[in-house]
Amino acid sequence: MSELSSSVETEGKSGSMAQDDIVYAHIFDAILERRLPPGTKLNEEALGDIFGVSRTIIRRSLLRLSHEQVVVIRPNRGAIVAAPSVEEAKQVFIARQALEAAITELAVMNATAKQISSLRKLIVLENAATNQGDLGKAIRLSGEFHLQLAEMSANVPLLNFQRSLVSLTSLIIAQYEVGNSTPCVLDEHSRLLDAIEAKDVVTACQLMQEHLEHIESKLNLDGETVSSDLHVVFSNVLNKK
Amino acid sequence: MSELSSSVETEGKSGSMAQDDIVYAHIFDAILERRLPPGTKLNEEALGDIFGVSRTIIRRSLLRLSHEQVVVIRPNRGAIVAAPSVEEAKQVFIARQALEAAITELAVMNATAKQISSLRKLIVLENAATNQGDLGKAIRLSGEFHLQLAEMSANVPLLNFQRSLVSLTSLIIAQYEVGNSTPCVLDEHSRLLDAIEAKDVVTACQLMQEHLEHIESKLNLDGETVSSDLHVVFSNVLNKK
DNA sequence: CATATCATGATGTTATACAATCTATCAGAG
DNA sequence: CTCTGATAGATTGTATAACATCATGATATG
Repeated sequence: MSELSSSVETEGKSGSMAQDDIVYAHIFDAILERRLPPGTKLNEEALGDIFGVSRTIIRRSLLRLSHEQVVVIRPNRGAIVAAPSVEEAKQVFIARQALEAAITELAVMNATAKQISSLRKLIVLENAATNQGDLGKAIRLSGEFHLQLAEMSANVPLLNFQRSLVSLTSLIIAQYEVGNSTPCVLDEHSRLLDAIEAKDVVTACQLMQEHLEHIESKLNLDGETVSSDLHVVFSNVLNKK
Repeated sequence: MSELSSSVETEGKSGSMAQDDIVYAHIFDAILERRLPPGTKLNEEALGDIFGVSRTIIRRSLLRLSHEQVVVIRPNRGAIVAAPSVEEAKQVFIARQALEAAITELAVMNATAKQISSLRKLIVLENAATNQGDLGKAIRLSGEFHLQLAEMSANVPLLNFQRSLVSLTSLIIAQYEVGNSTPCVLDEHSRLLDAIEAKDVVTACQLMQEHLEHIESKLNLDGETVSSDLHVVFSNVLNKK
């Protein structure tokens, strides 16, 4: 229920995680898991009460999220969860195709056995979440798969960029998914990992490209808004000044 | 003398530029022009006095700069201008190779005549700065060339990422340039632009790749530090905890 | 000369105050 | 009854003060 998501590290790694990062991670995860849908207003004082910190900390977290494009800060009107327009969504997918290609290539070169085994476990969890019907969790875990892939590239700038793009993709899926078609991605992750482990660059890159195309093809990015969600219908308005 | 750099827009575009952005842009430009060399301590109160704003604003600006990796905030020890290590420098160049390839391809597809003409003017300015011996300005203008190229890609995420990488590259050049060899880049920008205008994707991408390799080849990223600058000598220490 | 202690200064965070701006409610005009 | 405009309340943006925490450098001590 109130289980801490894996991104909100359980006192992880080198110990000190500032309040900043805790608040940031909680909001970030909530967005990725779609507990905070696109367009949701993020009230500073309310968040401050929830996390037991002052507006200062909340503002810092929102600022960081806005730098990652996950949140939009509208002057004098507060922060809302980003609601990418169709145009922005397409740009994100273009950027991801380019980025993931580079990441895949580097991952093939640098992946350690430990990292690959960690990813295998992640796929199992992802599988479980999907079969369990927890779509939000599945989306987040899928995002984490791509993030850990980026970590294997051993390239900090690429990892940072991937973080932003992955979270944006989650938002885009939340907005533009058609129906509740969720399966089949699992096998793709698995086969991709096989190719990386086999150091087969060409196959890995090709699988990655198909994987991303597959995700995009399941979205309705062709204009006609079928959703009954007002956030989706007017997402273009929300993002403009 | 106190000429406002072009990034610190002269009341540009849609009017409202918050104090935030002004302070941010001034520091950003100062770093790119190497008036603030790598390792420089950025005292909050001093900056507040200089810009006539409170610590609040300064902190926000520093935070944004740190998100772009241009500034490093060390807990309880304040912010300093980033001093990328050799390893980080190499990662930046790898990331740039991947990113610029994608940008170049998109730029060829989307470039307008207006944008190309704007870039031609920029090259002239860059040329002038170099001939005039203003290396800092030349570096900044060169960075802006690559930023405007990213704008031609018509892809917001790629542009944001490029901004971070370009500024990091400026820092890296400041740290690792060998001698004062500055020429010859100019012609490369010009020829690259020609290829883009001619819609010759293959040539454009190839020129871009060579251009980046050329820049990197002029740096001393192979271990032996020859510089007499302490910031360079101990840059590895500065970046660690 | 090396180590320990302490004073100083800077940062991290909170709380408060207030101006500027947005939002929502409500009254009156048509 | 609906629409328009005004007003009150709420939220954000910024500044400032205060204080705990930590780092740095100076001093004293062995």
